[in-house]
Amino acid sequence: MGASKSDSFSNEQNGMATIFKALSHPARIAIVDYLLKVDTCICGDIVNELPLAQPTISQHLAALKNVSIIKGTIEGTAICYCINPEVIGKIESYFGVIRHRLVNKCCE
Amino acid sequence: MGASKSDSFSNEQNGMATIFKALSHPARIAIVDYLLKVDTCICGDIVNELPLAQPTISQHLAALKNVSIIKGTIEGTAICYCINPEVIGKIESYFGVIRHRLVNKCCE
DNA sequence: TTTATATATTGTAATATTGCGATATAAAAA
DNA sequence: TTTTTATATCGCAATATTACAATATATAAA
Repeated sequence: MGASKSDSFSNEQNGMATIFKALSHPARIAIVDYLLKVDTCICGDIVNELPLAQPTISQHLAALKNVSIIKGTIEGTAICYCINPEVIGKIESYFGVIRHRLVNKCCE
Repeated sequence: MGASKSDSFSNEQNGMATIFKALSHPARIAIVDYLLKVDTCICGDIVNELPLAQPTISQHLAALKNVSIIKGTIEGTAICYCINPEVIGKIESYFGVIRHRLVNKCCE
């Protein structure tokens, strides 16, 4: 075997796992960091910022875009990527639920 | 190649990616869900709850324990696992920072 | 149209993850 | 001590991810 048995889990469980998988690589965290750092919406100069080849960056951007953590708009020959606040809110509320349920119930 | 170039990224970026990697599998999300659902600290009956073999569950628990999302205390022959609120707080604050920086600055 | 610029896709090699049977470990019960 | 119970580790096969050179695509500039 080796394939993840995603059929055995709920849509929500698979969905959250997929979002976290998109954030499970330091290059993709670095991309999110960079998108937050630059004040305007940035384009493909992430390639100049990270020590990875252009096709690799493109793949990582696609991974983030596939789960809507970022969104891109075409701007001439370039593509302007930015963070999508909706998905950030979704992740925050996931942890909010965890936090809420944890009150007064963790073993010591 | 194929190995992740983690040397090229900061400790914090690698650290966050590692935490998210631990949450990037539906079985591990299901384990977190289950730990939240049961009122008391649970032990190895996660094996009866999920459609995976005991060694597989053990691996997933180790993955969560390695990044301190859960912690386990020995209880006779069993091990009592529970969620570690500290790491949950760390993840929440990561997204809090993102949320804060996103205010008034996303492209349309 | 031709050329430059920006990004995506394809193909492939290296590495990592997943799942589980078999087995090891270690404490409790008999 | 022997047996049972609970969990971890090993070893392997199947699959997924990562990285990049080469190439394709598509818009802008000349």
